[in-house]
Amino acid sequence: MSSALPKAARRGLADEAADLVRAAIFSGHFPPGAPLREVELAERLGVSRGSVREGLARLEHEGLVRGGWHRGTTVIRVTAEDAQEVYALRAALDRLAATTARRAATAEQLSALDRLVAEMAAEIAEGGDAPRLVALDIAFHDQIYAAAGNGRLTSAWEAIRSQVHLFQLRRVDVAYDHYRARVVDEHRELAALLRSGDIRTLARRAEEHVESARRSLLAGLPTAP
Amino acid sequence: MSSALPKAARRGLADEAADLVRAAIFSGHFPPGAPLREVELAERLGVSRGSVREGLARLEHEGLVRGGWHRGTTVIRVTAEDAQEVYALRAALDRLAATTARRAATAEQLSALDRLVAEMAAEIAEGGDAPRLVALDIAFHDQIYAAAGNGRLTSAWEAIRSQVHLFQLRRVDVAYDHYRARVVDEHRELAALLRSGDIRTLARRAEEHVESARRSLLAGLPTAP
DNA sequence: CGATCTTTCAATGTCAACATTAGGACAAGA
DNA sequence: TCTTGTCCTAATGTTGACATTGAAAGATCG
Repeated sequence: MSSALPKAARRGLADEAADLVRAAIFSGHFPPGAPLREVELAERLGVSRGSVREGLARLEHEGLVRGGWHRGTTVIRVTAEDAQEVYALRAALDRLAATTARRAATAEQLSALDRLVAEMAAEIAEGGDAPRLVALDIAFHDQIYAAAGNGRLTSAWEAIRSQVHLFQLRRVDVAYDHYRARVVDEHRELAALLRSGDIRTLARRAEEHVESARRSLLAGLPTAP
Repeated sequence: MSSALPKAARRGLADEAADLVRAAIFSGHFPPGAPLREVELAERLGVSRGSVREGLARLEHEGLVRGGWHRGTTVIRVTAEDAQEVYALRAALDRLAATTARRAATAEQLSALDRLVAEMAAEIAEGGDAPRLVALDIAFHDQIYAAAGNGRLTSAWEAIRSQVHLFQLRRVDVAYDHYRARVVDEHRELAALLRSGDIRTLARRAEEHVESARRSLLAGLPTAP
């Protein structure tokens, strides 16, 4: 009912290529600053340059890569200024998403949030694989945006989602203990506020949640080139 | 004249095509729901289908058109729900842009805002061409986002900018008197608050400015198909 | 030896042809 | 008449070749 079951959306090669390259960036195969040559990717992925080009354009709109006229495409670098920009925007978007979802969320969607928190706790109990925890973190916020039900808001989130994902991966690299100690509690509180919390408190906590992530990343970033 | 002069960035045919099609949509040549066929546009603009395709992808990321797999591209329709989504997001973005610009704006950028307000007043005195007033309105907010200096925030604004432009054109169609009577005053107040206003007041007024636009459009929308 | 102009080339921008598909026209059956 | 299955066509998805360009290597001059 929320999102109908027939997710049989048939996609083109461009989306496929974008997914593959995005995964390669997250896995570290393409480090920050690495050039993404169209011909090379086309050969490696077994598709034409046109499709690769379209896929790269999509990644560019996600902010994961940057490109200029006749100057190629490269993976973005994670500078302190970039983090400031992304997290400032994310705070505003998360605030709106949370307050909107507070009114619009269905019982099923609220349960999905609880389920994700439980998965985080289970993951930590089993040792705590950092990339998987980050994936669950992102999925949690995806669910909030879905519950808000504002397509444009979701698009705005998707435009910085991959960057946030990349930044969070970097964050667990520089401050895993801090992250591991707070993930479950912070998200559990957000889930509770979304179910039956005061709107103003929810708005404030949603912003503070992002602020916490920003500080955690920035604390370990400027020292590392 | 709208933005800084260093606009010498050499662009490709895709951008050119996107600009042309966007202007055609604003002018009413392509009404809401109209299909945008690649071959037809390629012939009329004198470029290849590839460039048109890339340009249409850009317009899709601006939210001006919608497209599906093998289902072509069509101009969006202006429904009440669409307006709700766009204006809710715009309120959040404008709020962040205003509060950020309050600290970061230079004297030159603040003067540019005053200049735009003066142009609005002059335009009204000379009769008041609706499309030109809307263009100045949009340019005013462009300037605020530029003053904020957050690239990601500006990108998020650009993702709904064309939709807002389209909605505002529709708004002056259904409630021109209401618009004409308030544009100058509302923007003059925003400019003053950006120069020397309280942050909280500024945040509230920035949101209310959008809320005012939303109500004005919605009041005349549901009746028209 | 350093600076500036020229050349070169690898990579991107553009294009037109081929392959695939969604949606409608049409006809057979209940 | 309504449903269902088939076919057809117009439009999009995909591809490899050709044109253009930015930047670095090389040459020339002061």
